[in-house]
Amino acid sequence: MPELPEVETLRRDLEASIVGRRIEAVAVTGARTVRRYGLASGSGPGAVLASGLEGRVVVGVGRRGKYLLCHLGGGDVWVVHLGMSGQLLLARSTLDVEAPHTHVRVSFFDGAELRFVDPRTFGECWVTRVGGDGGGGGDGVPELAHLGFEPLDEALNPSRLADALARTRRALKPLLCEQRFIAGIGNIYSDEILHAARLRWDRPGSSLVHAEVCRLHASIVEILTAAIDARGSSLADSQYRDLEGQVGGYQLAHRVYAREGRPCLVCGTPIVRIRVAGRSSFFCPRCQA
DNA sequence: CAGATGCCCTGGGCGC
DNA sequence: TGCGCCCAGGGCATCT
Repeated sequence: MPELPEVETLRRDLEASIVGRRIEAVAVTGARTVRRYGLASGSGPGAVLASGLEGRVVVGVGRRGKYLLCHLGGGDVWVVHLGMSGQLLLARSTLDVEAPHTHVRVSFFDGAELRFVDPRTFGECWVTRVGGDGGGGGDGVPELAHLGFEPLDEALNPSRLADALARTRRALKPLLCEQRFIAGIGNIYSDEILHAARLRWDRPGSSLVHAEVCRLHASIVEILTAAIDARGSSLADSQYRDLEGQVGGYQLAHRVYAREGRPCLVCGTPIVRIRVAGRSSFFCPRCQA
């Protein structure tokens, strides 16, 4: 469930808390979390992650779409993806009680421990070397070169969005969730963005006129920025938590997501829920006509 | 080749 | 009380 606002909240907290710290030891107890290394024989894929992290200093924390990028001294990057139920929790001590479904523990020389917790195991992490030329859209991370626009980057303006939209007949809802098109938006924020932009979920990308593209771009920036300011959305089921285990606040500001049958906060019309590509979508049939 | 579909995975909620 | 079904969904493989 963590989308861009939740990952960005985590990035800012991590930047303030682990930059400058040196990693002492790494313990991997969930093999699926390091599945990108394959089912290596011998000491196992967990040992590959450990050898990439142990002894390294965290020199910066970045983000690309829904991926966290922990930059390490020497040039490598520890890439972390939370999937839908992943959490990164910072424990003051390695002795602190461990949450269920803790798959990776990264301890620092000062005694603190960063823990990757993920009940549904869609999340993963790995260490990779950033490419020299910076080609592609992955901020130099070769595995992320396929990612599309960074929504809050200056490079995404109405003109570029219009050009990209003009090239596809796909519906706006799946398009906003498509990481190759635009990175970081998922099921929750796509619904909130389309409501703010007063656009129907099934409008083909190429059907938007200029004013509508401008509304969509403005809504992307507005909704994601407001959600970051509120430290993300925590829902009842998947329980997004920040680095300190605290919930976010943006779920209180949702205008359509999970509000089926309740009145639209703009016009009072009951919010409608439909299934799009196997997933729930919420919209106002009047505002988004 | 663009676009659509299904699968992976597990905890929690709900109906019977 | 207990069992089983269904849902949540990001990313990728595999279809049309």
